[in-house]
Amino acid sequence: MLRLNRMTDYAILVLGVLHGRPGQLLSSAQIAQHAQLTQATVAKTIKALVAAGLITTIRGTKGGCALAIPASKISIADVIEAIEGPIALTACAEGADEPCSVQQGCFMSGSWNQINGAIRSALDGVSLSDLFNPTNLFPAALEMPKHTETPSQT
Amino acid sequence: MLRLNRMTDYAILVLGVLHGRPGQLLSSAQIAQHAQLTQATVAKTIKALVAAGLITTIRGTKGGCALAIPASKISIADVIEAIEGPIALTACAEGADEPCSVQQGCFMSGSWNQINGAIRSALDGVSLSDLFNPTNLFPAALEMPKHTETPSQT
DNA sequence: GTAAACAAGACCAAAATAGTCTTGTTTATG
DNA sequence: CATAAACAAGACTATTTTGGTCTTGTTTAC
Repeated sequence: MLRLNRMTDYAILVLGVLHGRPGQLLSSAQIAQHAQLTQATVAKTIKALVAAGLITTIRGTKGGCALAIPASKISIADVIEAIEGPIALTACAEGADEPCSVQQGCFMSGSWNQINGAIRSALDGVSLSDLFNPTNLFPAALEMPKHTETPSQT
Repeated sequence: MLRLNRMTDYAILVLGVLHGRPGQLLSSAQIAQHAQLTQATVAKTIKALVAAGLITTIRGTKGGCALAIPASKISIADVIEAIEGPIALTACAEGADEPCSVQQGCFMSGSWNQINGAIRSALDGVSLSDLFNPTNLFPAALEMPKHTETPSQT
């Protein structure tokens, strides 16, 4: 199905919540509430987003999270890579840890790199603010971004 | 990682074997041998490829498989869809069986459809013959196309 | 009628993913 | 300085998905 995994979905939700409240410092519990997720899951998501430099956190009693950079500067590709690692359809592509076993004879690698590049640029071309943009259409949606799943009640 | 699953990889291998032997009718056992897979796995792959109309089969003692249409007419997207179903990053995209729970409020769906479209056209733009093309570089490779994994010895 | 091949689906195993829990560290506040 | 609220990190478990095998059935050449 070539779909992104659920954690990536969650990450986009979390970023959406933060994006909808610029300047505010939100605790993971607050984010969890807005995103309809458990705090634990949000914390896990946050960890990856912090590691990728997409959000910043402040520790301690009055701590919380906020976007590290404006949503317009964050591409879908950034989010996917933050959660899922490098974007590549094949195991034996460029930055692979598992180099193609028939490496010097792999007659396909060139084409795959090209395909991966095309996909990457498609994902790179859309920023989070593009994704969240239609505010004009559904202003209320930004108040409580919600996507497909309704987890923690599986 | 956004990678395609192994069955899709196998499908490309199988198609590569058939492509390398135009006009020949190959049994699944023969294909399995050339592709370094087990017959059972090849049979499973073949089933999906037949269902998608990419290869044709003839039953009976002298039966076997062959490409139903020239490799140049088969895109990577066709293969992926044959094995993994519709190409869509999100569960709540166009042909989804699981419509977005906040459907009429889902402020993202439009963008996602656009992203999915871009990815699809990237995958549609490369045919199997493009993928197998560099025959000039490695003519021998067509004799036994092989990719990353060396399965059935996991 | 027998054997070689495809056909289909049930079923089991393995791997990846999701989700939870525990423990630790930081820091504002009374 | 003790406490509570928050992030941090990672171990662990459960679930889901994927991969692979097996069995049974059908078709057809000889």
